[in-house]
Amino acid sequence: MASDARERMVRSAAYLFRERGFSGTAFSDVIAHSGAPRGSIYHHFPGGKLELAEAAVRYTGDFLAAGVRAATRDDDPVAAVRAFVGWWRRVLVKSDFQAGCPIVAVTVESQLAEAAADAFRRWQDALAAGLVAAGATPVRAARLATLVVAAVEGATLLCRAGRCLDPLDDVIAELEDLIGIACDAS
Amino acid sequence: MASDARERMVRSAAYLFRERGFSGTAFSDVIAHSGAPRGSIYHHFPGGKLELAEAAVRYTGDFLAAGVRAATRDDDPVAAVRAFVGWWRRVLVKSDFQAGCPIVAVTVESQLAEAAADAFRRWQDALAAGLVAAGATPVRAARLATLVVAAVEGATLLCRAGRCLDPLDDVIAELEDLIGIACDAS
DNA sequence: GTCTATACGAAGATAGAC
DNA sequence: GTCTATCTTCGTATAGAC
Repeated sequence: MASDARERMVRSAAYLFRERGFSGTAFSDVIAHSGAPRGSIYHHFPGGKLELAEAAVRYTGDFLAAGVRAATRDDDPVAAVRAFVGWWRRVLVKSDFQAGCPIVAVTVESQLAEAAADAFRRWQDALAAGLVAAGATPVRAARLATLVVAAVEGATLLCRAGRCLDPLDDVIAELEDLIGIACDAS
Repeated sequence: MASDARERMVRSAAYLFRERGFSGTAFSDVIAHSGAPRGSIYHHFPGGKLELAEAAVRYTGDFLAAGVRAATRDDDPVAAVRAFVGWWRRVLVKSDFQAGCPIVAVTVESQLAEAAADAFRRWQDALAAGLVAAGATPVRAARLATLVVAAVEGATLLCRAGRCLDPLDDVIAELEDLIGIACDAS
């Protein structure tokens, strides 16, 4: 199938960006990892590496936003947040703290701010919707969702640098308290 | 002076990493920006680019930790946090949202986890000391300091992607509330 | 659509003179 | 300590056949 090779390349790119970053990941790496045919890169991605990176950012954004929505429970305001954090925790542990967020890598290394902002926004929206359903006001929910995304992305960086999960544990503990208070208050 | 050229190169590297990242910054860029002599790179940095990056990370870590300590006020628990956030805010605005944290760039792109972890830890220690002085318990202060560093680093990324200061504003609002409660509680 | 071969440029690192 | 010149590696992108 034609679009199958493209899909595999996008997923491999997202995977490889996590460990090696954008500049550190060559097309040949993506080919080798995905098993996609060599000659079809510029057929599927006429815009070159940037177009591949943009697709990888979009893929990661969609994937995690869907995960957050699926984990949302009206009676448990922190369930979705735990799912979100759990995903990053697994990325860190599975990679022995070598991997992080592919979107962060792309944001830092290339000029794909728009795609990155879209992905971050989808995560915030999904998290905020869950907080509203659990009782928070819309304004407060949006602010808390921003804090969750920022703190978890930052904590993932700290975990990667320090090669331990403590920062993520510390952050989630504080966030859960804060969210409990915000959802009870209204 | 001999060490003057070295110092200039380190500062320029830290500056350039913020916008272009580690791989995106060539030695020639550092030379051009710092005005340092071409032929002395490998004299000052025998370990090559990685040694330069490590020095840049250390420099940034020291610089900001000192800034946090200088802004610490025993009677105002959020003064140091505001100084910390204010620094990133200026970086974002001055660069028109093109620049971020050089240590994040190095963490994502190279394998200098140790130096990055040191820098993050110094920031956390400086912030935690201020929170303890303002009345928080040591354990809680450490946890909050981790949250502050993670959330601010993450928010800086979100600001850069979205090209606006809203994420940083949202994050600092929540953090100030949380810190006020933690310091009053004891 | 997929292949191979290659052009082209960039950048890190080294050698050796001054 | 600082210079210039160069080596070498690598990776994007293109050209053109199948």
